[in-house]
Amino acid sequence: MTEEMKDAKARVLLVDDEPDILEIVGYNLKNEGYQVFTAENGEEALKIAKKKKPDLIILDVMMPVMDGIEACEKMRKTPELDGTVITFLTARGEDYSMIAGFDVGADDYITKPVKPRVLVSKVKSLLRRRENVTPEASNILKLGDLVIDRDQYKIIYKKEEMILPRKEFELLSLLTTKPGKVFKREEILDVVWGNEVIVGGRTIDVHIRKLREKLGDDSFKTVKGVGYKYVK
Amino acid sequence: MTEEMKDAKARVLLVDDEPDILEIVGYNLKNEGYQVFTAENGEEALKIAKKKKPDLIILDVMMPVMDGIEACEKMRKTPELDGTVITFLTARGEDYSMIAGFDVGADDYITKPVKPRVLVSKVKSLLRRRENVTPEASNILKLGDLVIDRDQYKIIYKKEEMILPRKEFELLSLLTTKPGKVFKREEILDVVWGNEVIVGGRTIDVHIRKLREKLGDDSFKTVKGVGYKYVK
DNA sequence: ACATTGAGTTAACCTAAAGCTAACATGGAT
DNA sequence: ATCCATGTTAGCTTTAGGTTAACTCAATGT
Repeated sequence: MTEEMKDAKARVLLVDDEPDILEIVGYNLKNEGYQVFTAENGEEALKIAKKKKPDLIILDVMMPVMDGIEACEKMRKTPELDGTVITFLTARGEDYSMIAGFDVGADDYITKPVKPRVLVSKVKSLLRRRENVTPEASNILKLGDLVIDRDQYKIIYKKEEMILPRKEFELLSLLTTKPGKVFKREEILDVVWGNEVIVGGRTIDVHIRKLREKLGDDSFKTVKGVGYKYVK
Repeated sequence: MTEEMKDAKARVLLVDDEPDILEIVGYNLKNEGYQVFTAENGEEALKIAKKKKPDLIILDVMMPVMDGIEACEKMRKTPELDGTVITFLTARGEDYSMIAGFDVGADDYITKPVKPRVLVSKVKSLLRRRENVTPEASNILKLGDLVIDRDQYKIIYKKEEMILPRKEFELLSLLTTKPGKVFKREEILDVVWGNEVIVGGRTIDVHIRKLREKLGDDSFKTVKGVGYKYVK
């Protein structure tokens, strides 16, 4: 059911530690037809955000466990939340938190106390902005007999549709962004695994091997001492 | 900037047997500044395409006289339409026609019913992609009949592509940064091997020899007691 | 001319990097 | 909890690349 409805209306994640705020703001947003999720602190928010991938996140600044600033910072580093609009909820006069907010990548801020009508129109305008910024670009890449559909996380290879495990897909995805270019191991780790994660030295190889198994040996060339590249 | 200009000039051929579709999609594209041509079947499309050489062709799959698949296949075999982007229009859920589409060389597909905004942004992105293909972001150095591609870690010498082992490549890379300049042995060791590593006195020579073997003796001049230089 | 010195050449040797495989770990679904 | 798919690791093998040593050759200076 939700599946069917999902692109009908935007998804909004509302984060505040005061139940009253969640109640009243949530009510207003639902009234406008938005699909509303709520969280009571930054940590929870982050978890729900990753899961629900909302279009807009309204973040209170002052919260226990993890405050809005920190949460926002983390969200901005989360690839899945790439196009997501984030706005802060801040008490009037808390100028410093507004500045800190923009600093960590927020798109806007809303001052408390919130007037419902102001809130709703702000939300509308923010979501409109998102649409202009993120024109649904085609995420399909065609390379000979390989088609990579980044939206659907699937590929078509020699007329056969198949889905790859996440890491394999991301690795392939990276290599094919610039066919021919040699990606250094370091580069690959950065993009596919992220800066913080440390994995063993043979991990990339194993995934390359799996890709070779599935997509043909000769598409993936090793450049010893440097890295790998996708060709043809 | 140039993007605007090129987009404004882009030519789009729209092919569908339903006049309504031609009407509404055409309207939206014209609104965006595209120059729009239309055809009502594959045969007509092919004729117009050859004549007008559009940058983008939007092809309905199901059409009388000649369907989109067949038309696309023919277009791909037409040299004049070499850089042309082709996208299919297909009813949602017709996955098979999508695969067939890629099979005959389509670049993307758009599902019906089409939302104008989606359509327009997709068109933009497709045309953008086309432009991005042309100006290859290059780390490429050309020196007479030698081309050094630092991205791909490969060289082209006398029209022949070859990959060099890492040290050789880096040595060559260094020498060619300043053709004619004599690099002292010490300098070479610093750059190619790094400050800490200590290697024997004949190591550089050996690599120079290998380069001479592969790229011709006379490109690498020895300056006795000093070092080496690359000359065209 | 001969000695001296730096460079060229070759092949043997060494080593770091990648290939491979199987085992183990993890996390999501049922 | 159990299962399955994905992801990571460890450890071994293989290979390509890199270095060295020993010898030869060429140039230079006395």
